[in-house]
Amino acid sequence: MRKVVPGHLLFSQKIYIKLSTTHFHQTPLLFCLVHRYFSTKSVSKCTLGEKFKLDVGTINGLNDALSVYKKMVKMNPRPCVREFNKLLSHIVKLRECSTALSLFKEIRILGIPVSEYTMSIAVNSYCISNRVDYGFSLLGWFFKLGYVPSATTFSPLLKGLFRGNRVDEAQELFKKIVSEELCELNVVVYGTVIDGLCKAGNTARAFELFRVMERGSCMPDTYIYSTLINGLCKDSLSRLQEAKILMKEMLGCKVYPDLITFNIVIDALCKEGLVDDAEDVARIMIQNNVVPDIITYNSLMDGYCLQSRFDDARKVFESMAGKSIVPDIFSYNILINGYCKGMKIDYALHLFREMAQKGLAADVTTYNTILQGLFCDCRCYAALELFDEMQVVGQKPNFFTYCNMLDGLCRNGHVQRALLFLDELEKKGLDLHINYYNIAIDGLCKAGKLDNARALFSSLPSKGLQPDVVTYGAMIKGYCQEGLLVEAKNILMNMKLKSCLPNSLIYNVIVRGFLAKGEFGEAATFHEEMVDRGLSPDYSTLTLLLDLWRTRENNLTLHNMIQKFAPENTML
DNA sequence: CTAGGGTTAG
Repeated sequence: MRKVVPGHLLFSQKIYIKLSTTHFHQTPLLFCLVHRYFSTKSVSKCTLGEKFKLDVGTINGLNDALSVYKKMVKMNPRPCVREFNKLLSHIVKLRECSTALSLFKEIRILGIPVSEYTMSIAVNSYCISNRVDYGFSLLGWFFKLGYVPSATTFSPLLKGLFRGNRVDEAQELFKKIVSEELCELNVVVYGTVIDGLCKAGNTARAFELFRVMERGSCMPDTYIYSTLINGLCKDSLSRLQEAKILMKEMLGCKVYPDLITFNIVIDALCKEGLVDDAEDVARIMIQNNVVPDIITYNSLMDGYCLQSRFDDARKVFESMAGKSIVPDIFSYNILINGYCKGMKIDYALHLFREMAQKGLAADVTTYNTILQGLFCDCRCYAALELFDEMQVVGQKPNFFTYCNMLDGLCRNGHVQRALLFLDELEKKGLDLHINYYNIAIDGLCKAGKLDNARALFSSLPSKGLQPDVVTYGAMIKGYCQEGLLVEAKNILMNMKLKSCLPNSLIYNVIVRGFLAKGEFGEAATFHEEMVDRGLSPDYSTLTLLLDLWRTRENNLTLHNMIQKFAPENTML
C-alpha cells in the first residue's frame, strides 16, 4: 500500500527549502518557528507511529534499545522525533555513545527529521567520547537546519574541551559565548566552566567567575558550591579551611549541601587523615535527612585504610549490607589496596576471590593493585601468574601494569626476567614507552650490570625512543656508584647537548660521586653549576660537602661554609 | 526528549 502524502506536507517542504536557501540568514528565529509549525502539522496526520510513546523504563539494556529502535524505524508513518530523542538519550545514559551516534547517523540517512534536541544529544555523545571536534562540526548542521544551539549544546562542548585538557580553547569558547551572546549564560554553563577551571588547577579563575555570578542575575546553586569546595579540597595544597568558610557562605545564602556536597567533604577529611571527623560529617548528613550512598562508604573505607585502621574499614564494608548497599568495584579495590599497602596480601587475595564469587569482575585497577602487593611481598611467581590470569579473563594490561611488572621483577632481583618481559612487550608490537626502559636500566644499574644498562641505553634510538631526564639520571647514577665519573660526566654532557636539563637529583649524584673519589675540585664545579641553575644540594650531599671542606680548609669556620654552600638553607 | 558537582591503583 502506498502512503498518501498530505498536501500540506508537500507545501511545508517547499517552504522549508525556500526559507533555508533565501531567508534563513536574515531570520533564523522566524525560520525556526515556521519549521516547527509545519513539522507538528505533518505529524498530526500520522496514524500508527504517531501514537507510539516510548517508555525508556521498559527498555532493558542496549540490545533491547536497539530492537525498539528497529521497531520504530519500521513503523509507517514513523513515531515523532521526540520518541527517537528519548531513545537516543537513553542509549547515551547506558554509556553507549558510539551506538547512539551510529543511530543518529542512520536516522539522518533515513531522512527521519531531527530536532535541536536530537542535535544536542549527538553533540553531547561526541563530547563524552572525547571527540569534541566532531561535536563542533555538528554546529554547522544546526544552522543548516535552522536551529540555534543553546546552552545545552555548548556546555557539553565546554566540558569536552576541559576534559581533553584544552583549557585555553575552553576559556576562549566561553569568552566567545559571552561576547557574541551565543547562548544563555545559565548556572549550568557557569558550573561547567568553574569545574573545568578547578580541575585544570586554576582555582583563582574559577572563583573570579563565581564572584561574577554572585553579582549577576545567575545565582550559584548547590552544584556551584560543591564544585568549588571540591576544587579547594583537591587543590595542590589542600585548602580545607577555605572550603569550610565557603560552606558557611553557602549556608548563609540559603543554598544547602546535598549528598554530593557531603561526599566531597567526607572524602577530603578522609584524605587529610581526619577520618573520625569524616564520620562526624556523615552523622550530620544523616541528621539532615541526606542518605549516604556507596560513595560515602567507599570514601570512609579509604580513609580508614589510609590510617591503617583495617578493622574499621572492614566494619564499614560489612555495614553496607544492612543498608542494602551492594559493594561495588570501588569498594573492593579500596579495601584490596588498603590490605596491600598494609602488607596483608592474603586478606587482599581473599577479597579478590570473593569478588569473583559475587560475580563482580576485577578491573585493571584491581589487578595492578594486587600485582604491586604481590611484588612487595616478594611473591614474584604469583605475580607472574596473576599477570597471565588477567589476560586470560580478558582484562587488558595497561601502561601501569607493565611498569609494575618490570619494576616488581627488578626489585626482587629478577632483572633478567624483566628484560625478557621487555622483549615480549617489544614483540607484541605494543606502544613502547621510555618508562619501561628507565625501569630496566635502573634495575640493571642497581644489579651492577652496567654494561647491559649501557647497551640498553644505546639501543633506545633504534627503537624510536628518546631518553628522558630519568633515563640519563639512571645511567649517571649507575656510573657514579661504580666510581666511573668520566662516563657519568659524558652522559651529563650528552643530555645537555640534547637540551635535556639535568635535575637536582642528577647534580647531587655527581657531586657525591666526585666527593667520594676525593676529587673536590670537580665536586665544587658541579656544585656551583647546580646552584647557578637554581637547584640546591640535598641534605646528604650538603653534609658531605661541609665535612670534607671543614677537614681540608681548617681556616673556614662553619659559618663561612654555610655561606659558601648553602646560603639559602636555613635548616643548618 | 538535550547540558554542570562526589569514591580506588600507578
